[in-house]
Order: sequence, then C-alpha cells, then structure tokens
Amino acid sequence: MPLTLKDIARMVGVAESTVSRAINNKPGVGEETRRKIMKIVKEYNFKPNQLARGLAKKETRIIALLLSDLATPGYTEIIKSIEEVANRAGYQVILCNTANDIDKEKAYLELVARNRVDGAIIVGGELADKNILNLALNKEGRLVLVNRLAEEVLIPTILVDNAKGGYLATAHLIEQGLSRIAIIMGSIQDFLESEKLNGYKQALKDHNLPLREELIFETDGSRESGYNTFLNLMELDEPPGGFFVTSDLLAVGLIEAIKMGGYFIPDDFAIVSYGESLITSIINPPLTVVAEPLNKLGRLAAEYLLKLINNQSPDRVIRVLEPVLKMRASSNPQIKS
Amino acid sequence: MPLTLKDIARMVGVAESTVSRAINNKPGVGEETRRKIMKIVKEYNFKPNQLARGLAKKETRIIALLLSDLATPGYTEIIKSIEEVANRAGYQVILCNTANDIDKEKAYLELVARNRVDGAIIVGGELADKNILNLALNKEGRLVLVNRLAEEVLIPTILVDNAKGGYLATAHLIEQGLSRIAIIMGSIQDFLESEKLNGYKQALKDHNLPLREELIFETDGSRESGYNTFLNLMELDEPPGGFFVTSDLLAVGLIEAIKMGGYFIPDDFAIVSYGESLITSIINPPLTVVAEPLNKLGRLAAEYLLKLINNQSPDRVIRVLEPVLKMRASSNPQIKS
DNA sequence: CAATCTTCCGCAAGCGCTTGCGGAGATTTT
DNA sequence: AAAATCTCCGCAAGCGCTTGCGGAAGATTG
Repeated sequence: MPLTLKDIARMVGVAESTVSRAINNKPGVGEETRRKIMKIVKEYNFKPNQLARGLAKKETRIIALLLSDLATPGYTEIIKSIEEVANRAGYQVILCNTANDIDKEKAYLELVARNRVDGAIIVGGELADKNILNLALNKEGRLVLVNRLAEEVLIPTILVDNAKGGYLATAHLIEQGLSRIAIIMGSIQDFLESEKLNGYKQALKDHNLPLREELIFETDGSRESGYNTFLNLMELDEPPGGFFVTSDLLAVGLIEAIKMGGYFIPDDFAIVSYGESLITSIINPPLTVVAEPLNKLGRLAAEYLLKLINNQSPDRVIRVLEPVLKMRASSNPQIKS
Repeated sequence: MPLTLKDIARMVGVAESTVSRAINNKPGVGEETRRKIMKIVKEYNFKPNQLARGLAKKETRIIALLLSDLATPGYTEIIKSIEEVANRAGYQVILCNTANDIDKEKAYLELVARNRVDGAIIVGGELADKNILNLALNKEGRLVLVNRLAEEVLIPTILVDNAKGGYLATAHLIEQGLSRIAIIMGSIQDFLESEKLNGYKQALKDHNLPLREELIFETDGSRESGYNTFLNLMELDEPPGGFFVTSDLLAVGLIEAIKMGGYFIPDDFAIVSYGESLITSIINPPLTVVAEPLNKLGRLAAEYLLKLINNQSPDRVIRVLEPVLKMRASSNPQIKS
C-alpha cells in the first residue's frame, strides 16, 4: 500500500491540505514547512495518486489518439510527435486503433464523455460523422482532427494541402517535358485523394494541357492495382510518359509492372509518388515524392488539443500545412539512382 | 455537467448504491427496479465516471505499453494485437515511446506506481535494469516483458527464439549448398542479436562446418553498414557465398552493394534476412526471411498481463515462440523473383 | 402463527486528493 | 497602542463511485 497525502501529513506534523499545497507549488506554505515536507516526500519517493487528483480536479491528463489504421506508413511519425508534445506537457496518450471500424471509434470517443480522457485527436479515416459532431458540439468534447474533415461543424483541424501536393507532383512532371501524365489514385470518395486529383487538374490547366479522363485511374490503393493499372494504361493509343501515384504501395506495383515490361525509369516513364516512407528511398529507382510534414502535423495537433483543454482557442481553427517535393531519380534522369 | 449516479438515483427514486449495483450487474437488485434503472440509464445515455470508479476500486483499466522505438518495423503489429486483446477485456492502452531513453522509461514506469495504470508491457530495449527490478519486486508491479530479458528476477516474459531463428536461416543457406556463410548482425551486446549468432554457430557446428571469425560482422544495423560490410567481405581471400543478415535495413544496404558490384542474387550470393517487414517483400529480389510471430507475441503479452492484473499467474513465466523461415527468391534460384 | 430465511435496498463510510474559508499569530499602519 | 493587514496553515466539504452492514419487507418453514 503506497503512501498517501495523509501519511505524509502525519509524518511531518501538518495538515493534508498543506502537503497538497506544498507538492503543487502553491502559495500559502511557509518556506520552512515546505522544505520539511519536500524532504519527506523525496525520502519516501511519494507520488500522489493521479486518480484521486483527477477526480478532485476533473481532469485526467490523458488524451486519446484515434487512428484509422496503425500500420499506415507515416503514422508512426505523427504518433511520435504527438506523444512527445503531450509528454512534455505532462500528458499521456492512449492509443486507439479504430481499424476503420465505426463502432470502435464511437466506443473510444465515449471515453471522452466518461471522463477518461481530457481530449482526443483523430487522424485519418472517413469523413467525420454524427458521433464526432455530437462530441464536438458537446462542450466536453475537446477534439482535434488531423487529415480529416468534419461535416458542418467547425472542429479544429490540421490538414496537409493535398491539392498543393498534387499540383507540385504534376507540375514537376510537366517540367520534365512530359505532356501526357496519368494519375493513379485511391478512392475518390476520400477527401485527401480527391484533393490530390484537384491539384493534378489545376496543374494541367495552368500549363495549358488538356485533361484526359482516360488518364485518371481510381484504384483500391493496393500494390496489385498499381501493377494492373500500368497494364491497362499501356493499351491506350497514346500511353502516358509520366505517373503521379498517390501512394507508395501503388508505386511499388507500378514499378514492378514497368520493369516487367522491360522499360526504364525515368527514361521511359517518370514517376512521382506521395508520402515519404522508407520504401520510397529503398526501391529502385528511388522515388521522387511529395513529402508531408508529418512531425509538424503531429506537433500542431497536440498543441491545438492542449490549448483546447486549457480553454484557450487555437489561433486558427483550420491549419493547412504545405507539402514539399523531394526530387529523386524516378522522375529525373539527371539524378544518379 | 454530465449526469452522476446520484442524479440517476434521484430520477428513479432509489439509492445511489442500488443504481451502482444495477449498472454493474451485481445481485441484490430486484428485477423491476433494475429495469427502471436501466431504462433511465439508456434514456440519458449515462456513463459512470471512470475516474471515480477507479478511485473506489483501485484500478484504472489502463495498461502502459513501453516501446524502445515506435518506428521499429514489426512493432506496429505487436501494438495492434496488444491493443486488440486489451480492448476486448475492457482495457485501454497508453503508448510510451521511450526512445531508448532510460529516464523516460523510468518516468513511465512510475505511472504504474502512481496508480495511473494497472500494469505495463515493455517491448524491446536493453537488458532490464534496476528500475524494472524494483517495479517488479514491488507487489504493485504488474509487468510483462517482450523480447527483452530481466536480470536476476523472474518477470513474465515472452520471447522469440532467436537462436532458433539464426539456426533456421543458417541451415537453410547450408542446404542451398553453401559452406562459407557470413553473418551480418547488430550489436552483440543486444541479447536478441547474440542469440541469433548462437543459432548461426550451432547450425554450422551441426553441419560440420568450421566457424570462421572473419565471417562474423558486428555493425550498427544501418543501411550503410550493410553496404560497407559487403565491400569488406569481398576483400577476403575467400568471400562468402551466403549471408545471414539480422535486420532489414542491413539487408537493403547489402543488396545495394551486391548489385553495385555487378553480382546477382541469389546466383552469386544468397541472402536470408530477419523480420518480415514490407521492405523484404518489395525489394528485388524478395528476401527469404526468418519471420517472427508478431501477432502472437502481442497477444500473449497482453493475455499474460491481464492474468497478472487479475491475480492469476500465467501458466509459464517465460514463453518462447518459434520463428519460421519464409523462403523467397533471395536464397533460392528455383523461386522466380 | 411464531420463528427463521431470503430478497431487496438504503445508509454511510471510504477511495486520495483539492480548495474555499476562516482563525491565530506576526507584521504593518494611523 | 489599537486597528488593520498579511502570512501561514488547518478544517471540512466535496469530486463520483463502490461496498459492507443492517433493516424492512415478503417468503418459507415447523
């Protein structure tokens, strides 16, 4: 049975409240008394019970982190920075792998209501639905969204400007002298993906290139569909010379298909991918990618949430971060692979 | 302000204690009363305050998961299964990325003492030190180790039999007709790594092959050292024909070096790697690997911990899981890459 | 029909901490 | 020198829940 405030109080010969004030660095405790108390605290390595403190103060110093899928490349970076910021502020992070399961997500969000956590960060996943709205509308709901949009309600949100990313990727390919550029993307329902497509379209427009529907491929994002898409594209009368691929896995499949066909990258086909996973630098050739500021994403999300918890409002409700293009060999013959 | 037990009690016209018993499915509540209570509970979507419950019952229903580094390939799998098992049992998981920082680890372990979590799982990292010992010796310390060993004290531990893994890898290469096989490994201080080495040695011995010190390479585990090690090896009078590489990253570097040298895999050099990350299946050629039962590892760890928390002792204190060899093209010319 | 058991439920203490309030003594003001 | 002001600290209520104990019924027995 660990020590309690009462024990310490008895040992020092003061009241519980005095010990509490001393421990929490609050005023109203004499220099001398404070020293005596702290001495005993150190000596017995006393740690106040967080549960009791939480109950009294109505806070848990825990935040929940909801992820659509833990295994998504790049998420670990986001998680790390969230955890780091939270930690520094004395908060712990509860991990919730929602596995895109709406019920599981709902159950986790209820933790917030159960006073289990002080707030939550949701990263990725479908468009926010009623559950989230309700939580957000409820004053108790301290919630920040990352790479995800809510319907009507204004919830603090951190996004990467995927339209910009799509634009950068496409413009870069155009600058390589290519005019027929295909986009191989995930579900167009996905807000993030559709934004990339918008960027793609805008880039073509700005460079006076026609938008060709037959060069837009919506896939399930798997390696296989990357492979198959290439085969489909090659059956066109005029196959594209450049590919903007919106995920690593798609790129892997695409590259396999290209190599299998006996073609060379970037000489025959130039590729730009999205997201800066380990894969992109390991694969041959290394992929030019649109890199997202993952750490910043996580850091900002955590900072926003902490502000909400402390009843300060963040400077801006929606914060959009800029991706950058990292040029590597897959799109540029100049660069040695 | 959310509802409390007292509110519900007043609404139904019974005592708080009765509501509590009803909600927790405890005996001593009449059928009729129970129904009335549950009706109101549903109606107002009442959720008991976990903090208060925890304080009264001295439990948090939270477990801590300490990881040496979140980004380690394979960890996400372990995390996912731990989270899943814990969740099913009504527990939440707090994520602690210790970043191999002993202070951070210590701070996190103190959460256990602070009644913040009911138990902890530590996966990976250095040999367990005093902090852990103290925690484990303390009756409060519900602790399970994964892929990590404690000194003297007997702490429930789940391990992968890395000696077996090393043996499998090496024996496989020997069966491919190779007799000069190098091992490229991480720090020999690392228990897991040294076990792999032991397996390597045993396999050589069992097949009557000499152990050559010059074929044992200890590295920092980086891609670069994989690359450089190959160059070093090629300067030997008789370079090896097969490589047992204990991590993906090393394998990536090694493969780069081999290709750069104009050699072919597996014809000139056969490779077996360790761990089943995405990389190994994407790289060309796909790597033969020793695969660890990651999900089982996580599941067992969680189950062990839950047993400890419920004051049952697990069936065995130390549980050793078997890795399996997944044969792919990097070690076998028969297999199409 | 009295005696004994059950069943159902309320009372109240307690989990370990925080915090508003007020009292005693020391210090400053007019 | 009396009054006003501070400083330091204890008292006690309260956070929202659990649980042992015991009382008031109703059900069961001889």
